[in-house]
Amino acid sequence: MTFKLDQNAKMKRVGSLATKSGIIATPFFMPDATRGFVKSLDREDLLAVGVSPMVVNTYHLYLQPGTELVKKAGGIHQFMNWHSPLLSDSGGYQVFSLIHKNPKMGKITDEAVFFKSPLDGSTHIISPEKSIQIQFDLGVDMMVVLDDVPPNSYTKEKIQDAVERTVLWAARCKIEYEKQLKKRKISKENRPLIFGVIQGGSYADLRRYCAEKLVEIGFDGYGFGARHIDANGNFMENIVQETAKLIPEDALRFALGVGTPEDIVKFVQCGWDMFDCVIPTREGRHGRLFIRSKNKPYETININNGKFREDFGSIDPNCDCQLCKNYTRAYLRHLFVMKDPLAMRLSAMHNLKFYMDLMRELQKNI
RNA sequence: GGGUCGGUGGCGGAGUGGUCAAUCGCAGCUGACUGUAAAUCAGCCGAUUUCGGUCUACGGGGGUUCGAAUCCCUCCCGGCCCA
Repeated sequence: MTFKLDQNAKMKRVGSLATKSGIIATPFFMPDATRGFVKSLDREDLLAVGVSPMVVNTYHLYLQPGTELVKKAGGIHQFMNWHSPLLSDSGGYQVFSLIHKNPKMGKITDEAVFFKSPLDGSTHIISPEKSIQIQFDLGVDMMVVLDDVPPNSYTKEKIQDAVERTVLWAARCKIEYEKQLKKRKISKENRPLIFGVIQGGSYADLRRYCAEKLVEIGFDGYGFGARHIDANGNFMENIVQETAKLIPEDALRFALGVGTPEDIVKFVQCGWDMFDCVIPTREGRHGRLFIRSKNKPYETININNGKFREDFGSIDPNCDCQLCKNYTRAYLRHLFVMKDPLAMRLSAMHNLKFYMDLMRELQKNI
């Protein structure tokens, strides 16, 4: 098995994951390089803050620049010049985002997802099989099955439908996965890892049913799908914890789209291993900075606030990133006010560094 | 000196008798952001307020009118044209 837990670790989920592009210590966080890049950041920037594995998106890369082009480039690693592990998300979340929010953008049937490209209105079909094929074409180290992601606000019946469809699609993805391994003559050592995704919203019985069905099919890892926060904004600790217990010990537990630093800590405490989220980069680009704090685990500041206009202090005195080493709060605010891309770049780097440091702490201490 | 056009909230700029505390843009202030349709989006932005209102307002002053940012007179200021 590619995932090894460190038996001596205080926290039993500390371990290491071997992929064809290298070994990753768990638990770990992956920035979202959805379209093949982390917005506003260069690879040197990512390396400087200690980023290693990242997430790209099947749906986005399929639309732009297109699977064929990535193949011609020699695969997604080559295209991006990023040789650490890459995980591709299946496009399931885009189904949620595009169609559940705006039914005019397409429809979801048991057969496949039919959708209109937001770019030019052209119609496209992504089936479970096609999603897997694209992910093989990209040449990623880890792939995710196509799943149906309903909002937690849906009725139990609708969420159950989504669970059934997710299970059905997962089975088809697994078959296609095996088929592609043979067709492409990929060795056991070089095979990409494949993840199922557990849906079921806030219903423990649906999560259990979904997890059991997926484990039956058999995957390298299992994702926690949809929001982990209930209608009232509360962290669904019970569901998160119980769902983790349904996943075999030696399989990876991937909390998709999680989250804030405190959410990640909670997930790790509940036994989850891997995370990806747009928060550090997006909020950085929007001027929200994560700051190490003495009294609290951390705090955030909005550097755009007027109170920082004449604040010549360091952004985060306990950080040694490029931003904090070189510039003051007043200067960063000025960069934001002037709308210079440097503001976004430095802030996204800082926040990513915060996340990478957090994961290192989690790997050591718990 | 004569003629002419114009003076609206921090700025730009609508509005030309009531539905105007005044469209809109910028600037300013505050939020939000969780498998990225997000360099995005939302709210506030005259003063007070028990958030229903109340008050002071469209260069100054005076008028007409039930009612004026809008019409008239006058003064002040600015642009342009003619002397």
